Amino acid sequence: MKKTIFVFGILIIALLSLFQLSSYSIMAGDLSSEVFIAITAIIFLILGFWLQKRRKERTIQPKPAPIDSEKISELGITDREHEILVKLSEGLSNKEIGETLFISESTVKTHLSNLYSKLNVKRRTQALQQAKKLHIL
Amino acid sequence: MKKTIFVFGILIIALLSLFQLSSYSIMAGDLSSEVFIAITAIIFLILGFWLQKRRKERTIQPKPAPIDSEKISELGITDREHEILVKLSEGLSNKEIGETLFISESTVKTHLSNLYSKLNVKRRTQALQQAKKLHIL
DNA sequence: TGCGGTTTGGTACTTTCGTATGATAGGAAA
DNA sequence: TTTCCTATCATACGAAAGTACCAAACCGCA
Repeated sequence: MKKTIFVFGILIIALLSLFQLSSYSIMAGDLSSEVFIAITAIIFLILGFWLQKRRKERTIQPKPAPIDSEKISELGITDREHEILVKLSEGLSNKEIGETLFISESTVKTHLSNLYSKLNVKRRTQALQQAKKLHIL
Repeated sequence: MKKTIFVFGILIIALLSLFQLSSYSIMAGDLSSEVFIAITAIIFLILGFWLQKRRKERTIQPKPAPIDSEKISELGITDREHEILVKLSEGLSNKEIGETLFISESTVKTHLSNLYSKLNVKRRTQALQQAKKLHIL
């Protein structure tokens, strides 16, 4: 809301400035009114372009659905657990996850078991589905 | 490309019309130049707004990424296999898939094995990742 | 310094998954 | 009609995954 007021303020000021400038210049005979109209056209064309771009960017934001850090901590999921969840989504086996993170397969299993109970699921595929649903992945 | 030319043509014509109008009116003393500048500003602000909106809508189109039926047949994946793939993405076990589709677990395994070789993967989690990558899901 | 959470690891056991192989049946195409 | 594809199911075996329970080391905080 504040931004809207600010933008409109700028617009009004810009318009008034142009009026002043045009009055002076035309009276002084420096420039023709056509030039001012052209300048005004260009400036406001760009301004409209820019404003719409801003607006679009803001409304489009919630599309990619980024990871929801709040949800993660809300569910009590630790960093390590989430790290393993990411590897899970890459289709790695427990053994492979262990190898890439330099820990034993046992540890991976432990983390996964804890993760499953926190996500309230029973299988890794369910965990993936749930994680995507909760925007944790 | 044709549209660009068309739009610029319209713009130039609009500007020239404004010039003509302004010349007549100012000479006739009907309207002040300020009014014309204001009108120009509004028109081109809206125009810029509209143009950017059009542009955004076009560039944003390829976002949703739906299922690629071509890819499916290209890989030789049958309807039944894809059906099972969908159930897989819902986190169901082989047994559960069999129950929802009214077939035995053995059959599910057979379909999945075939699916894995077609997707060139070894595990169900990899199949999910690959399927999403290929826009099959 | 002790408590609680995190990370790590192990053993033992059950369940699920994946592969191999073979078999039957229906439908479409040659 | 024979062949090919799809879908169905079974058995058997090995490989992953998952569960339960336990334990040690570390770290921050009260």
